[in-house]
Amino acid sequence: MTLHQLRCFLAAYEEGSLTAAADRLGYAQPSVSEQIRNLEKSLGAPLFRRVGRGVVATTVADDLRPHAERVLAAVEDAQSSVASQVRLETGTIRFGMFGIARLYAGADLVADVLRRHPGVRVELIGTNSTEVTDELRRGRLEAAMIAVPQLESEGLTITPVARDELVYISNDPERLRQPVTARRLSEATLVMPETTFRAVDSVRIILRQMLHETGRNPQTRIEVEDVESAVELVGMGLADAVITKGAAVQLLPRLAPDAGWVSLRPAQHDTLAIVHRRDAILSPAAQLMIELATARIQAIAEPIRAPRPR
Amino acid sequence: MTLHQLRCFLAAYEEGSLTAAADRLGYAQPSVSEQIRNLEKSLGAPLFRRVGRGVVATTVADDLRPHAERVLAAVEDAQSSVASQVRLETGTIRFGMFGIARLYAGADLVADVLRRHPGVRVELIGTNSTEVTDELRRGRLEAAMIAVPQLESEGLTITPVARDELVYISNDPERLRQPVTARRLSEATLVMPETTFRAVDSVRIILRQMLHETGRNPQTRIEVEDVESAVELVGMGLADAVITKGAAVQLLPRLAPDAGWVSLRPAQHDTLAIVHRRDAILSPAAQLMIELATARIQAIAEPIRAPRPR
DNA sequence: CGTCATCACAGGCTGAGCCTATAGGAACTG
DNA sequence: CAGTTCCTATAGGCTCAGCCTGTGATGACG
Repeated sequence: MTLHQLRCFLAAYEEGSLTAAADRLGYAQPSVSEQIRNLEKSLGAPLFRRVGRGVVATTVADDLRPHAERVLAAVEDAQSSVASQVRLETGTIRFGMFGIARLYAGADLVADVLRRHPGVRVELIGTNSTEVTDELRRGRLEAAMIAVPQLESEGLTITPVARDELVYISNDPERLRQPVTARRLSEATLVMPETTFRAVDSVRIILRQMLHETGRNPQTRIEVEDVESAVELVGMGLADAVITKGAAVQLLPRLAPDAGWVSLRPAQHDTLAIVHRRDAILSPAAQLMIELATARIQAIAEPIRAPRPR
Repeated sequence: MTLHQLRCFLAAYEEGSLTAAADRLGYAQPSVSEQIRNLEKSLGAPLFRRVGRGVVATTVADDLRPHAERVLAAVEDAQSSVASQVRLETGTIRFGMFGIARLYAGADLVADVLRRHPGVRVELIGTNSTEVTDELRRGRLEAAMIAVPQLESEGLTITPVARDELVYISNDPERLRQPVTARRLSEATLVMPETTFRAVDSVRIILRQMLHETGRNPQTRIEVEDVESAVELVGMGLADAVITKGAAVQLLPRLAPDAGWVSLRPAQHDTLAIVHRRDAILSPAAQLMIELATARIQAIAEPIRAPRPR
């Protein structure tokens, strides 16, 4: 049984004539005749009696008709459902966004998407950058925006879109007088977020590279998971921290009103990039998310103009 | 979009691998690959991301899946529905049966069918023999059992299965002393049924032929539609009638207890026959009805053994 | 870094599906 | 009742979808 046979069957049933059915469907009469014959053969029962002028449905055909209509309706449903997803009217848009990027643009990005495509579901995936790159590599995620320490990763294409300065935050104005050097940093009492992923956290990687020149390893007094907790602890004067400037601007007034920030010396930057599988053909949904996320991020952090893609 | 593509899609979706899907479906891997590719092309959206080892469903695929399952389930439904009709478990059996034949065997025949095939619907079609032959010719009826005056009819195959004597019934014992001749018949006061179809009613055609030899036309005093009314009128002594012996045996005790019957001279017989379109391949349902109806009729009327079909 | 698993691609074969042309039967018509 | 019309079935031929096998590319894994 094929969809084509069912379509021919319904046309013949409604027209009461194979010739008329063929006309309606845009085929030659023998073609429809053959389809009906094959359908009858596969069902093992005649569907029409051939009576000189036209055909007459058997009771089997009477019974088959609603089933055939249901099948074809289900096919229509399937097609229109997919079509509406292709037009981004319905369906799910899944996008990876981790840590600082989500902090900057997460909620606003979702709002942007929903405003432009009211029918869609949005999933913003990612608890940390390794998870995100993993999901990308496994194919569960199509694209993501994350903070990346390096611009090379096996099998992935990384397109930097913005960078954000790393700043030293403290509750003690004394320590904010002038930019913090590697030496001073290595002597500071620090609280750092992302403890579980400390090995791959981009801010820590950058700090490790910076301190490497002084021959020291970065030491942290306190380890927490989320940036918010770290900022709160800074506000309580228990430690200082290094976070991105965007996060500082956003979180300090609320969580540590007495604290301030100062640049590092030399200035360090965290890079926010779009990441996807190498040579992937991106879906309209992914392209939309990339476009909107880039716009949002570049409104907050310092844009990096994309080099012309090769 | 084809059913085949949907089957391949579902297998690939569930297996997470085109190779495994191909194994499950019994195809080579490139065949399934091609089906998926064609489906993606016709939908205008990728369904899977190819990620080295296996494939991963996109959100479009997630959404397509329930639709695909619904389509295939509807197809299964259609097939099993038709199958159950072919096995005479469900569906409608339509059979033509007119006048005297229905009077003899109608209810019992339906009971027979329902006993053997509890799930089916039964339609016993036919108010008169012309209607029945018309429906046969137009193809709306597949087969019928009717009383036929002649054994030839354009485009139809007529197989006699039983004959029934025509008897003269009367409330007056005097008129039942000896067989009724054409002459006496032509002088009788008659009530006859089937008035609307008097021109094609088989009993009347037989009587016309019988009277033709005497040079007379049959005259009826009273015209009614149904045999029961005619018998009742005979019971009231208002007229005599000619009906089949089977009808007389069945109806006289109930509707005209004082009346009796006597043969015609020469004896006349009405023929009950199975009729269907010439060269028709009969469905199992029609064959069943023919078999059961024949058995019922032959239990009541005098069987005519079928000549060996050529 | 070699091996294995998986997918894509190429080439070739078969048959489904489409067409046109034609024959045959049923129904309508003058 | 013969001619016309309408419809279906059949035959023959063409094209392409769909299947296969074989092979190459690529990512995963030990």
